[in-house]
Amino acid sequence: MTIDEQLIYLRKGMAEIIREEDLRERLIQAAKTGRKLRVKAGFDPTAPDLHLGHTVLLRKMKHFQDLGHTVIFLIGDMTGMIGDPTGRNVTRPPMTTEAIARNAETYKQQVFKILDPEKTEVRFNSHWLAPLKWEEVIRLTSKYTVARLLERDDFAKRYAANAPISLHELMYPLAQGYDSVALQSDVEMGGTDQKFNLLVGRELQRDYGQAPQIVAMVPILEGLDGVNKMSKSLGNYIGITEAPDVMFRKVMQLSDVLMWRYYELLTDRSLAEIAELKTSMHPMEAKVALGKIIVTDFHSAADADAAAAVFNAVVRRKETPTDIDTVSEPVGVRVEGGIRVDKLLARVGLAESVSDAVRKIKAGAVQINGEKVKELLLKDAPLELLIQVGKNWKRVA
RNA sequence: GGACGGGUGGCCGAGCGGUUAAUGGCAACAGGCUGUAAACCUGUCGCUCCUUGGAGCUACGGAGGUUCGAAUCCUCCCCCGUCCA
Repeated sequence: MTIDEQLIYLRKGMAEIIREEDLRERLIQAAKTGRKLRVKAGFDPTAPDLHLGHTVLLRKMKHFQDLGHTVIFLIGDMTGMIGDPTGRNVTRPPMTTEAIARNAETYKQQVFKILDPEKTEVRFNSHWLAPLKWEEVIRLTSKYTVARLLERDDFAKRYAANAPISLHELMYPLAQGYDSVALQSDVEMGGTDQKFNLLVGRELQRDYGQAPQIVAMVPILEGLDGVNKMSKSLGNYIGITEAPDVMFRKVMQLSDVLMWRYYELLTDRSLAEIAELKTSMHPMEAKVALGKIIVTDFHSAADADAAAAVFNAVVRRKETPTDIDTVSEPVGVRVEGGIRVDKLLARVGLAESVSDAVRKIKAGAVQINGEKVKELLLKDAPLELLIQVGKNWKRVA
């Protein structure tokens, strides 16, 4: 590929590159000298599971690998203890060492579904941050001013709203920037919400006598609600280790508008192809196709077809699912004359509490063996029960 | 160290002695509509017990107190913010 072609390839699906001229320059140098670019991206080990929101970035990192460069998958085990305030208006609680170690391990197992292991370095920032002496930390903090840190959007907002900002949170951008110094990164990638942190890296690298890294930002993927960014804590995510059926169903829940966004950021379809789909395909068909693409990426084509079939049967034709969990009848729910359905639902996990179960029964959400249940007491209940509450099913035998 | 303001249900936010399990919004859950959705409409939204109506318990940062009665008043403590040093 020519340098121009490489740039086009990298620019696709990218929100912003600072500065693109620098990137061109460095790609030229790389081609000339054979030195691979070091492309860094940091991940907080707060979420035990990767979701599609992360894969927007990972897919883009993979593109650098496709061009022969080295990706540094940086696990922020030290910065995870600080807790990145990005996108938060409250202070995050710090994580325990054990939790960080456990989550980091999970990350490593998952990223190679997308990244090429041969061209990836996995690093932990505690490696160079932990040994820093107090004196060195002071020197690092002297490179930046409070006013500049407070320029950061979420700090500024919290400060204006009289919300607390802990001193240690101000250290986060510095720590992340220092990572770039330690790794001598050529490019740092991240979401657009990371812009401030990524730019601090440039400043610090200059201070430490290095060429400032190129900052390459990908768009933030909206979660299933179409409003907030996809995140584990908001529960609006599709995890990459989720079962095919679950993945597929979640894709089908997307709004039509959001579906095209996902096409753009999560598939290899070109913008022209996507525009073509918009006019030529029924939205539902397009969504089915998207669901299959995504399931295939993380499972297999066969799994994707099976998941689509299950969806058609269970959701569209309202047939009974085939893979219903069977549980034994809890003690204490069978009383004289029948079964106490409210208690049964609570014990079996189909309702949060007995009170919740009562509400669901009264709302007409409960069916047992195909019959809608309206009473708390199910008279002459058989030994085997097939229970449906909304979209959840359980078999009691 | 001093002065002042504030801490309410998953979140935001009313209430400032008594029909208050606590207005309202968001989120969530269920039902309806549909192309699966989104949008929209309806209902629910602390826990437990009693066979559809009730009963009890828990709850407004924490602990005490005043009162027939407190989220609402008083005392002490904890936490957050502002200003002054």
